[in-house]
Amino acid sequence: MSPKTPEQFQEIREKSKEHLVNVSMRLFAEKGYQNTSISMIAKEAGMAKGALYHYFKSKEELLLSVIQKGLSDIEKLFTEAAVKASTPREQLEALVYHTFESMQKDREFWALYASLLTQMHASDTMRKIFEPLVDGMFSMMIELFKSCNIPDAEERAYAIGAMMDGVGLHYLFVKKDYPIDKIADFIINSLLFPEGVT
Amino acid sequence: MSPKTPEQFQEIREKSKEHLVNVSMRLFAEKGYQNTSISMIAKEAGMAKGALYHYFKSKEELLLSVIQKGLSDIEKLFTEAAVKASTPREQLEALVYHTFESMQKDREFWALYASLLTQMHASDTMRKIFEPLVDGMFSMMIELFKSCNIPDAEERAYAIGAMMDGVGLHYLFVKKDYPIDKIADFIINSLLFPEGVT
Amino acid sequence: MSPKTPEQFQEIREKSKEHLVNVSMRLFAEKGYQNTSISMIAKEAGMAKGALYHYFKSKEELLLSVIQKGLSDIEKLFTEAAVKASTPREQLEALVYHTFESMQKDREFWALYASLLTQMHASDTMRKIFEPLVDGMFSMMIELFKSCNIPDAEERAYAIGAMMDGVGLHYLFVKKDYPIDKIADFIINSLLFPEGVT
Amino acid sequence: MSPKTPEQFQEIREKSKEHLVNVSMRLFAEKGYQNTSISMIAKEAGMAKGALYHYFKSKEELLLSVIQKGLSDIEKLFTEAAVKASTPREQLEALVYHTFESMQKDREFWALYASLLTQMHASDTMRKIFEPLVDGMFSMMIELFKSCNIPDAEERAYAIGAMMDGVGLHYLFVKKDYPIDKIADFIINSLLFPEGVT
DNA sequence: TATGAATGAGTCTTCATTCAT
DNA sequence: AATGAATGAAGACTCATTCAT
Repeated sequence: MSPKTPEQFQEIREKSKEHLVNVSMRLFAEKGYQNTSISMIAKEAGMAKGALYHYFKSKEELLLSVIQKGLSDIEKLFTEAAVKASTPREQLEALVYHTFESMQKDREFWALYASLLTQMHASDTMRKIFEPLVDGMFSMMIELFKSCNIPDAEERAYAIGAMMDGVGLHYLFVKKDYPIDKIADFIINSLLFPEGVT
Repeated sequence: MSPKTPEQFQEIREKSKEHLVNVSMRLFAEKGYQNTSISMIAKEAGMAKGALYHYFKSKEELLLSVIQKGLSDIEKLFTEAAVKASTPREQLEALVYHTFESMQKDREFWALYASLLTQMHASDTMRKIFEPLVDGMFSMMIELFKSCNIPDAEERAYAIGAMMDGVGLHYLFVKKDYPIDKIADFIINSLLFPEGVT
Repeated sequence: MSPKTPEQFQEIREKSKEHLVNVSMRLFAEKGYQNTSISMIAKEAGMAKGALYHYFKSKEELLLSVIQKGLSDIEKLFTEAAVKASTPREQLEALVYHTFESMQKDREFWALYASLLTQMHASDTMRKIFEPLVDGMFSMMIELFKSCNIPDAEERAYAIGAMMDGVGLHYLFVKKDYPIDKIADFIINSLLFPEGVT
Repeated sequence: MSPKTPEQFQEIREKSKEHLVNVSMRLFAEKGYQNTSISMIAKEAGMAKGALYHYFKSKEELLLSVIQKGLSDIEKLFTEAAVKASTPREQLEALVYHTFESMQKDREFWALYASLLTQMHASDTMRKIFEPLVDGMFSMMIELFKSCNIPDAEERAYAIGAMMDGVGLHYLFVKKDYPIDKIADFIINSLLFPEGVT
């Protein structure tokens, strides 16, 4: 009877957007961005195609929202982790540990991240998002290794960073029963720092 | 004018197929499989769309040929490398070394390999091709590490394998000026074997 | 708080309708009828899309109101002008003069009028509106020319009428710096009446 | 049995393009550019939507072809006419005469021309096509009037030019039984030149 | 075998209109 | 009366594949 208040509309919008982002994240990760059509998203989300465009101006903008949501989830994880760590060494260990943890928890986002990464050619938008992300990660690791007085800090950062993404690749895309926990432990205990360092 | 023998026909056919595979490999790698249309391939190869279907009965079959060609090239590289190496340690070093070498030489194939890998979900065909490939690589490395009496042979194989693919990911897709040679050296010299092992 | 009387409601309603008509006239003229969406009108008018449908039951009905408003404005202009003129000759001169004046003052309406005119085919509704308008104008001019004892009154009326609309076409759509005043003067002084007539 | 020669393909292309241009000209003129969908054109032309895109990259390119065809038809008419006229006066008369003739013969093109003109806002492409056309016509008429030693050559050219387009507007869009021949004669005999000029 | 014209389902996107609140 | 979320048909355009020649 009574008209909806702006707050109610706001809430509906929020919920619908979130729902769409979730559904899209799943579909994009499952089938790839290109292979997921707007029709599929709409059907899966239980709404008409047109409605989707009330919330996102285009398929690409929807993708950006999906990525942002994923990134902020990941970031949250790392900041929480960083708080607990005190020494640089602990911070590095936490970084690696939580990355592997996140790969299992946020499987979908990582799958999407990897699939977009390998398709960057097409779109500058993607590069603009991912390049600083990876650069930031590298810089952080380099600094931490330097703080630990590890020689070849830069090379080690790149190598360890590569290893993490490589594990993700194998875990997410190649072997369904990839022993990720075992490998994660091995990396942290045996490869992260040169032997003899404490 | 001169009537062609069946052998000549066969040879022409092979040449056309090879040409198409080469052109497609380049285009798939440059633009991605999805963003490469049959028209583009035909035009780039200098033949009509219809002719293409005399050689490959679908776009996907063409892709499979592209992958097979890439795989056999890579395999050739590794077998050649393996021949020269005598000890398991040398074989492992050669394996890693030649992988990185190949990433630079066969950039296109690796880019395609990665981009397809991250989209495997869609098609079982892809998984059937890539899973044995990666498994084979892992098995080989595990055996070699075992031959070297390295503890945690399995974990190490997985970790080093991941590192190689991770480096490829960063080199091919993230940083245009990735210092791949430096990182390759570092991995071979400092991470491939536990310190103190000879 | 204070309950509104039916009259007040009516007044508010009228105001809203008028506001919508004004906004729509501007948008239709600027962008064309087809390129103006209901959403744009609603946003520009500062109300919700739904509200618009309380006042006009379709986009076409809104267009009709826009046209009617324009026509009645134009008509007002002409009747005001006619009042002041005494002789038929003065009336004709006033008619032409005020038409050109109106093209500059009511630019938007004339642009819309012309753009709709050229698309009449589509909709009988448009023809029903414009045909009597133009016929009325022709009849009036014919009568006036006859009162002036001008030979070929009919042909002259058609020709002068055409000239006015043609000037409008060029002024509104073709040349940004069309010298409309100069041409208007020339028409009134040199072409409206055969030379030698007073 | 035998494959088609390039010439045959060329011929098919030419015929299909011409057919599409003709069908489109008719539909665009009848219903307006915006109200004519690609589907309608395809259906009317008896081919699938996709085929249309073999010949024209986009709907707009098709429109451009339609316009070009129309323009070249018109131009042909005028150059033929110009050949026969010797004095400037005869040239002006021929110009006006053939314009009205063309409006009846190439009705569709003129309807399209007018309807596009009034919708130019949207597209610079259109302005780029029409502005020089109209400017050229004005310049030519001005020169011709000057050659006849007519005072106010410029104003007269603009006024006569406007009259022609205005007659077209009324003939094509307003009155089904517009007496275009009578008006054309009247304009040529009574308005084109000031009385007393020979 | 070769050609490129043709098909038609599918893509993203827009928008007038309806409706629950 | 007012809101804006939702609908769904329609729009322009793409492309793997087929086919007559």
